[in-house]
Amino acid sequence: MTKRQRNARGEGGQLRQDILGAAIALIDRAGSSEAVSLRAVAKEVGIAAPSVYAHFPDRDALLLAVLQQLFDELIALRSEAEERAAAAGGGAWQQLRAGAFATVHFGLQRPGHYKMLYEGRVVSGLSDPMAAAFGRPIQLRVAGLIREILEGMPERENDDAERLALLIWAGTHGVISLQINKPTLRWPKATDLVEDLMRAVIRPANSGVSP
Amino acid sequence: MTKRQRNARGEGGQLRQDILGAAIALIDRAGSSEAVSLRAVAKEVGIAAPSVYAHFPDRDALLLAVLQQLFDELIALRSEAEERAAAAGGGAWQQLRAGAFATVHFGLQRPGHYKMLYEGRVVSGLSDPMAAAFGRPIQLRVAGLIREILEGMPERENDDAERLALLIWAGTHGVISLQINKPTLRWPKATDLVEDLMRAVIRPANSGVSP
DNA sequence: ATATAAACTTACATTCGTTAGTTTATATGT
DNA sequence: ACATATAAACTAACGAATGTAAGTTTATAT
Repeated sequence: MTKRQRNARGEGGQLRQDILGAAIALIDRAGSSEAVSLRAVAKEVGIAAPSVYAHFPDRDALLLAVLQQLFDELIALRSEAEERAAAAGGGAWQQLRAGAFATVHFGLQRPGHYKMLYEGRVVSGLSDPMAAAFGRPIQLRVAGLIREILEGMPERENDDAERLALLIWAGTHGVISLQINKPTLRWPKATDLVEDLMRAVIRPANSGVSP
Repeated sequence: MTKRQRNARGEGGQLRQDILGAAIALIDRAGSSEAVSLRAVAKEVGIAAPSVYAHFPDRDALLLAVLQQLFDELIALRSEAEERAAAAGGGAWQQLRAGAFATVHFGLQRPGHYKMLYEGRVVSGLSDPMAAAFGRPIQLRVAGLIREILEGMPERENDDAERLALLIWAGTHGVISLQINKPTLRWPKATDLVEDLMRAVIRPANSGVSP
């Protein structure tokens, strides 16, 4: 907004972070990555539009960096939530639930960011495999936790954990996505819906709460 | 594309349908409603861009009409599928499943259209309540079928059908949306996933197939 | 003092929604 | 059969926004 003071000799890289932050702020405010025009980003940071090119080769590169950072943030939020659940004595089930709830909160509080991560054909030049790879760690973590849960359930020991992880992912995403995109419907608490779906899919025996 | 022959006196309205169809075709090809520029639509139909204004007051009105038509198509597809299931002797459960499968096919075969219906903040000036109202009939129908199913299950007779409908909607949408937006992942058959989720949520006793 | 990193100004070529005014074909009245 | 009113479409153009290229200025570290 205001004129930005010039960075020192070696610290031109500081601006890179500010540009990234501005792009992320714009997406959050507008609810969509289309709001990221180089001119809008530049104005937000307080620089001239072409100065962005000193730090990103083109607009797609900027959006790709945003995507990466947002995935990192979501992964960090999930990990923290899981660790809190574990620290409180929670087992695999409680950790899985905590991670899912963290995603729900992320999605509902920052719908523009969530849509970019999971509803995005955002970066035109970006091969989808790359975008999919960003989210892969979450998928693996969920499948691992589910495997752990299944091991405590003799009658389902050889269920396919990967498949159950997919079902839970789909259910969680469905709740978040619908609530974001149809906000005027009367929605029950999203976390309750997600927990219902997770219980229905997994049926954890020792879930700590009700059977 | 080629020069279009002029419509007769009273039949200017024919062009309206062609414009609608062109917009729908563009969305299908590009996978997003951003592809609907008045110039692109006009070229597709074979007219000049401003001629669109004879039939739609502005771009948003065109997109709104597209939205309406696509919802109508989806509703029709669902109804046909349900009727086929009923004609084959299927009960409420089989009809519910057939409707869900029809939506899955619609979504995977026409991802751009599906995204417009369920992931769209498409029409900037369109109040969301209106867009939500377009999809309302499906929601009501699903809840009705679920109520019917629950009535055949004494032990769950007073479960909340509206809530179960929401869970199934979310699950179905989640499967479709994720498969659309992360197409490079290895996806099991989408209908199988949806059926798993529906069974997990409803646990129909007499589902006709396995318990 | 000077080399250079950091950022600027200017501008080009597209694309877009939309407005204004104009042309052309068709149906109708005589 | 012919003139005419009008529906149906056209051409031209404006103003705004966009990604990006080219060349220039300015502050800082050596």
